[in-house]
Amino acid sequence: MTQDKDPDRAVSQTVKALLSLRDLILSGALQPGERISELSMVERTGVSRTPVRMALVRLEEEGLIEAIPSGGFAVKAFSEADIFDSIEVRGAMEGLVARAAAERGASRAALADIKLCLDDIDALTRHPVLNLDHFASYVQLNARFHAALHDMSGSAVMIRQAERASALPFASPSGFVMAQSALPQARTILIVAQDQHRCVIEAIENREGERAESIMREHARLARRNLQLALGNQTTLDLVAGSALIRRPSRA
Amino acid sequence: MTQDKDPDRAVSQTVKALLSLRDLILSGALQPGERISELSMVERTGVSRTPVRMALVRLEEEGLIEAIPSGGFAVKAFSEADIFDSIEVRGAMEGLVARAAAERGASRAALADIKLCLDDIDALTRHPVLNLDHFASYVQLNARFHAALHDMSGSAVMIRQAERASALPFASPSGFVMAQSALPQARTILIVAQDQHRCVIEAIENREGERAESIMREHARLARRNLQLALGNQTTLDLVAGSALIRRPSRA
DNA sequence: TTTCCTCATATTGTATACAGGAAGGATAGG
DNA sequence: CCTATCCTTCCTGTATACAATATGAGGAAA
Repeated sequence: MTQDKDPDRAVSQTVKALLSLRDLILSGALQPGERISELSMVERTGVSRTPVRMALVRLEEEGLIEAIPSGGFAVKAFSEADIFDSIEVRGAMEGLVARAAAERGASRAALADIKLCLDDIDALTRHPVLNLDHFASYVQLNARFHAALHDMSGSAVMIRQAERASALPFASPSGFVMAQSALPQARTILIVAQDQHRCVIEAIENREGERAESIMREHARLARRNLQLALGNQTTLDLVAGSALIRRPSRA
Repeated sequence: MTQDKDPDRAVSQTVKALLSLRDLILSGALQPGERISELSMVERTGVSRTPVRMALVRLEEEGLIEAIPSGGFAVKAFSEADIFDSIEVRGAMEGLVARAAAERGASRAALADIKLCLDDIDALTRHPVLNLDHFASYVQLNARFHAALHDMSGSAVMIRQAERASALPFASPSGFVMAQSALPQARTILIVAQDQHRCVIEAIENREGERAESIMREHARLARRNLQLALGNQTTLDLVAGSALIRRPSRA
């Protein structure tokens, strides 16, 4: 009901290529730095070169791959600092949308809607013990919250930019949630994050722009802390989509 | 010396199409809302459909055109509010890079380099009377300053995002400079802008992150004021690239 | 006169052919 | 044994052909 499930029909070849390629890259099937052969992708995705090429252009804009001067594209590698900065950028953009929502005022309907989302998250975190399904649900709800927050800015330009910043590699609001799930502090982190959710909505309701902005920036820094925790051990790292693209600074 | 001038040789067809299409759109040759016929673009640009299509995808990412649900692309229209928000987004990103530069520290070489740029701008503004050539030079120098500022963040991710934000329609740091030139306050605006340039570099040198960020945000708001002035009368509006895409909210 | 349906046309999305050039290996020379 | 050069192979960028579908005009019916 949410979207078309059929993977073959009613989906453009370009979209199919885009999803396949993104999966291939994030799963680590393609080595960072390695040139992406278009013909190989034709074989692997089952679509012809034209849509593959379209998808490559979009993935370049997304930041997952980069153009090679002599032609073609290569998978990017990401340092811990790169990911930190991506999250910081996302925090800045979400801070901006939150401030805009607060200063310009959010509609009663939007506030009511996002509070329902918050209630759902509360219901989730009330469980004394959280399993993988719970975390998967949280990822969904969290995405819903962030999308709704963006919408509350009321600005198409800001919404677009916030979405684009969130689509940066490893910058997604839920990027490290699944990794959290293996951590002992998992529940604590979720509770803190949810408190920030509540606070930013309160700030928006009270028209406190500065406060709303700084909360969202801090909220992004919570993701950075998750990243640090996730990078700490291999078990959690394996739960991060695209972990094969992360180059550790040292091999000590 | 700055870049390849030859429009025919040694430039890929895709780049040629990209530049041609952007010009066509900004010049107002294509009506906002109107579907962009690929075949027409083939005729007008002299390249085949494939590179035209590539260029269209990139222009969509840039935000100048949007996909039509039934296929193809249409030129976007921009309200005054859209442009305000684009500039605000750019200000937020440049605020972020300035803060990063301040907090992480800029190299002596980078500081020396950007100060040379500032000196050049000072030399320009010292002229008692400014003609169109002066403003054109300012546009160049201003672009150089902003690019150098982005670089000072030292973060490839932030540089990239700052450039992308600056590439949003009408969000360029120099977007309304040429329009200024026809205004009586032109020189004043330039002097104020240049003072902000000096101040932000001082803040970065002194490691004052918060100050550097707020200066760049305010610097962007100066562009917003220029926009308001430019929208005020037709003479100045005509100097704005892409003015045909701006839809006035009312025709009073 | 207005609305709906049908059909011809035009346009996009996709596949594929072709040419120029880059990457890598093998071979010959130092 | 190392290095430089040439050659083969593969790959990308571009053009174009083809099919499915959207668009718009024109006519018929209410």
